[in-house]
Amino acid sequence: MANIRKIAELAGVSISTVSRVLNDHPYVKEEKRKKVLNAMEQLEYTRNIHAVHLSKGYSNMIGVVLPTINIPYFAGLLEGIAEEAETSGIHLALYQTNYLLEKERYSLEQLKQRQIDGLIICSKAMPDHELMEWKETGPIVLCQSSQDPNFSSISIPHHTAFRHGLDYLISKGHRKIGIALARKKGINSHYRIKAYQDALKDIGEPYKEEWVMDNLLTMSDGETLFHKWVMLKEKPTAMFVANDQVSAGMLLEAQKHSVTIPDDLAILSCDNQEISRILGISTIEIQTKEMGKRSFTLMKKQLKGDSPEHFVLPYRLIERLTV
Amino acid sequence: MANIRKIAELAGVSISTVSRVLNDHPYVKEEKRKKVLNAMEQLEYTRNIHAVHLSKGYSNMIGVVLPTINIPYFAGLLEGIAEEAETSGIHLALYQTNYLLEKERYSLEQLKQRQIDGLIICSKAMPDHELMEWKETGPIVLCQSSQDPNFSSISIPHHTAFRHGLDYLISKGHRKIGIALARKKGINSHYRIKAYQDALKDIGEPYKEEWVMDNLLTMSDGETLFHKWVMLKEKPTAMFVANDQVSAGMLLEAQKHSVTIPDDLAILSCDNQEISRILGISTIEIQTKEMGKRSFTLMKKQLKGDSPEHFVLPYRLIERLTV
DNA sequence: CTGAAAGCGCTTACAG
DNA sequence: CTGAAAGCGCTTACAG
Repeated sequence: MANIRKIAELAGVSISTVSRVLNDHPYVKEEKRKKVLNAMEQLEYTRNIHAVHLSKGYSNMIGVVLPTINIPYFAGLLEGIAEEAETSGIHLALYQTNYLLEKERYSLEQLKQRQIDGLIICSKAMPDHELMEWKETGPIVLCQSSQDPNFSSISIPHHTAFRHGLDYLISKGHRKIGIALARKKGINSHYRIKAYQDALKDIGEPYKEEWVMDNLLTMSDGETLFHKWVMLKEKPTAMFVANDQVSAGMLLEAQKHSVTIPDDLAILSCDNQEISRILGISTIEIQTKEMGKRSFTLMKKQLKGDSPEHFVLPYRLIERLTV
Repeated sequence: MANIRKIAELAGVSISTVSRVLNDHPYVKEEKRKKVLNAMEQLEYTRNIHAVHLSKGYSNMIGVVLPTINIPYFAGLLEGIAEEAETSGIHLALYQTNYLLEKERYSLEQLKQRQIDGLIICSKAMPDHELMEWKETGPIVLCQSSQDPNFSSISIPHHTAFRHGLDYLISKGHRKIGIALARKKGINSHYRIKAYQDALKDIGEPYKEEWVMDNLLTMSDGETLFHKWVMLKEKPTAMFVANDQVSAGMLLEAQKHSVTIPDDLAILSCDNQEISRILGISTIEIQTKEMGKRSFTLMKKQLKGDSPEHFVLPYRLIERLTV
């Protein structure tokens, strides 16, 4: 494999000059540039990118942490991130964690070893205080609500948005409202539960643990959710579901069992993915792809030395047929 | 930032010894190992991975090329790939190409520069003869039918499977059959069209260009497809659709317009994603996640020097309610 | 505009 | 079991 030295020899210049040509530096006499270019062609030169990384001290690659790719919400985020990365000529390394702490730590370890220049965390199991220990490691962007001055963050205003949805349900006459979350533990869920409790208080309804469902991500989970609802002694008249896949599964299963939506059960969803439009599911739109793009923009800012920022994306309530 | 030399100094050993400790080599006296470990802790040492890569000549990272992440078929593949990569401790770099040739070339360029040790191509726009020019560049695995001895490949037997589906439709009494593809150009489509033509020939029906639809990927595309079908002067009684998202969109739109499935129109799909089970869509199962995993296994074999292999995954026809 | 030299931080025969 | 030395292939002040 030809290296820069061989090129220099063949072209009759110094390796400095070859490097300059390689990096499009000005101040190279056209004649020498030509010679170098020729030599590179003759020897079929390809730059060894590892040497560049070692010299420069960075890799031009950023990592993305997510629990699992094959869920529209995360696929949407990743799509946005990948689009922005592409236009910036920055590479993406993928860390699929399944919410396993060790894998999340592993990705942070990679940041430390400079395998990646920064890390975008789409969702995590790691508690905030543990993440804090990594704050000096490198730039980190969180796709979730955060006030932490050490990390950038992007999200929708979860408390406000969820409250908005709840008030909407209440305005439609519902007082018995259940909620369905992806994971109770996440920070987003934290805000949603808070909003839920606030809303209940305002209408003087008690908080019932059994009306807060969780561990729901897929359409199948939505089917399960429906049956859980069926089994409930006292049933909510409305469910506020944290993701469209689950809502869709629940809706379709309800229809199969001749439960009328929204009369027997109202469903309000989150995300506004394609399927919710097609099935006519009322939902709170979250622009996942846009969120992915913004997260990358925030990362780029941090990479060039800016301090972390917190960005809040707008949401909107889309009325359709399930409430 | 502490480097290996600093560690050596502090521990009172040579850098060779430090390196040995770092790489778990045998033949290091326990006492010295301890000293080195201590020194590393004191100086908060982190290995510079770029130096390792430069020295070793490889990066422990492989690239994945796909047109767009946010489509269940590709997300499924990627999920499988990521799972296997994780257990092998190999990193993944993502190249979202949108079927743009320049981006596909870019990913191959990265392979050449050793940014990645190998490339898994989930789907591509690049014609085979152009890809051929890159055969010396490094290990490449294709997730599509291929006999090319230069690349490994994994796929289902597209011709056989598609023919199987067609014969199934025919056995149900259909003779007017249309097909709906993602992209006419791909190699998979090539085999499918071939199978389609063969089947038509066998039952003595003519091949009609207007019954071969393409550019169909999403549920929205499925809605569009339904309306195209409606506008057709002469209508197929059955559509064989190459992906579940499109089938789902078509089915739901048909139901909205009181077109009875399968009586007015039969739909046979491909993939067997969750949604096809839930909507009761008859489909040909393709194990995308498994395919992703296998593609990675093939890659690993090539990385350790084995010659390329071609692996064919089984498929199965799942009868449900739409045929 | 150009080159010699130092530096990035590791790995790996080789000799002992 | 251990160390000195060469090597991986670039980049980047510095001096001219």
